[in-house]
Amino acid sequence: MIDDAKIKSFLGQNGISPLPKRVKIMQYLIEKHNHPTVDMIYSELLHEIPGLSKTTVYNTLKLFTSKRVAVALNIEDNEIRYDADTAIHGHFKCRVCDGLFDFSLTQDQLPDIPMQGFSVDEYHYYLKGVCSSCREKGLE
Amino acid sequence: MIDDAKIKSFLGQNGISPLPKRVKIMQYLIEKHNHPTVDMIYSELLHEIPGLSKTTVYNTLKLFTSKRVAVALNIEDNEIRYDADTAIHGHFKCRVCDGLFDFSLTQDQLPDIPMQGFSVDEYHYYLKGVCSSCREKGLE
DNA sequence: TTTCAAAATTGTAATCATTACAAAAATATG
DNA sequence: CATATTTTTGTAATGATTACAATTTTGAAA
Repeated sequence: MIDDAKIKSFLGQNGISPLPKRVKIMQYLIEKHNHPTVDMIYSELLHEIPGLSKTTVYNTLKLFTSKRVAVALNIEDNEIRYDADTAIHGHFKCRVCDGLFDFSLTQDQLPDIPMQGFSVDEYHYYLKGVCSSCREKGLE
Repeated sequence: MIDDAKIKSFLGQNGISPLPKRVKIMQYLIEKHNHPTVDMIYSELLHEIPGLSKTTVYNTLKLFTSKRVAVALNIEDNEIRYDADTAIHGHFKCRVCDGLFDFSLTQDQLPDIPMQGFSVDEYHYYLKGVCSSCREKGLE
């Protein structure tokens, strides 16, 4: 369990008023680090925050990504996943079990953009294939 | 203008019956190489193929990606873009003008996945930021 | 060429994630 | 405490994608 006060000050430092629901949502992202969809966050936090609205989850995540305390992952065709880990790292999507895995990656392992005058805010490195567990089971 | 016969044989070699609409859609992807959405393909080809249905465009692109003669790009939040260039290359999304740019990249510039037993089918390297043109105009 | 089964296409309706928006509630400030 | 500002809510709208049954086209056998 992560200290509430830490999350509050973290949000505050990033220009986000640390309202209770925002703190809970950030806490969920950090603790679960499961790349959840809006719906996952909403339905799981509903137990803890009665009366939570899905719109609030959408609003909060939009705020988080605009303030860069979370990153939106567009690796899926039909939904956005969110990650509170804003440091550079890679993602692997298994096309059999649909699992999404992190793997570590440093900035200097990634090629820089070979185009003059472009500025880069976000680096996304996504791999797709079959994870070891599914391969062992002979699913391919 | 690319030779129809070449596209037909290319599709055939990849297990796709080279029906007229499929040939046109593949031709569009190759010639325009503009990372179109389904809607762009549909509305532009409608002039050339009267009676074309949007469902056919969806079906065809699903077939193309499953046969790996095209790749789906999930760099946008709300829509899928398609690319007939299945060779490894990078994409840059400008968050000011929404432009999508290709840049070249070789397989060996990309770090391999450091996870034992995983097999990789697709490599996606997406950068987001501001393109040189928007930066020159002082939009940021 | 004709016939016919299989495959493809169409058009409409359904689905589902996301956004818009106005009203209500919570928060912060003096 | 009073009030202006921000946030949240709930519902309705939007828009991309999919489901599906009916129709059309294709391709191969006779």
